[in-house]
Amino acid sequence: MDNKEIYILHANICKALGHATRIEIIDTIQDNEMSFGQILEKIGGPKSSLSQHLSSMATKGILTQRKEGLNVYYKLSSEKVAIACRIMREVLIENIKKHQRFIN
Amino acid sequence: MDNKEIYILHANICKALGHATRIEIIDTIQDNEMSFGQILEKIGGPKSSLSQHLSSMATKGILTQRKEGLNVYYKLSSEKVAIACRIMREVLIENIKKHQRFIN
DNA sequence: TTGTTAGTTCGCAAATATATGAACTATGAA
DNA sequence: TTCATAGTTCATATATTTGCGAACTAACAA
Repeated sequence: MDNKEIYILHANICKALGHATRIEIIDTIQDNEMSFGQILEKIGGPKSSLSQHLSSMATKGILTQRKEGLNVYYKLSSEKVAIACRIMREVLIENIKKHQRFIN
Repeated sequence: MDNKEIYILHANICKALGHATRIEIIDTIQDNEMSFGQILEKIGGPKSSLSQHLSSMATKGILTQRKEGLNVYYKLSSEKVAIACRIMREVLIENIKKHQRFIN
């Protein structure tokens, strides 16, 4: 496995943080485990979209999925995900304070 | 500024980590300041692509840019960027160890 | 069975992001 | 001025992601 391949894998996992809905999911789940329905209730929007975001995050190893009866429960695969996410939020806050252009 | 807007801004800044070349840039620059040319030499590829990646990262507040003579120097706007990036790499490594599907 | 609930998958249009050569700009040197 | 170097911007083709309704599946209940 050469460097470029690692960068691709690394970027792929980071992409999981690159969408508002997925950030909101990470923020919502944090250290709980929540069912699809609970997450949907908190976040809103069409269920098909949410399901796709959740399953792409699970495929990338950001979330783990567990089915129990009719419900599917999701949680973060590692607290590190929440930590990295929080740190990036701090970068955002710093930028806003510095009045840097933070949009786009 | 409501929550959804924050999630959008947060996701926008996280998107900066979502591309192999941009991860490589963060990895390369770390705590140095480097000129465009030095970065290009390390990373390769067409200079127009690199320039676009660098300037999108600067626009998002991930990098800062400084021009001196003919050269443009880039550095991380905050060490937090490198930290978050490293943590996400650890998540990747954990997943690889767990034999999780980490591709895609 | 038949129905119901919870969630996933499909299909595909619309939106974004990426790649890259060519043209351009800014700075400094001869 | 004229030239060279360092980097950016433009144009545009291609690829990837997203959004979302409709159809589908799995589990359980009556």
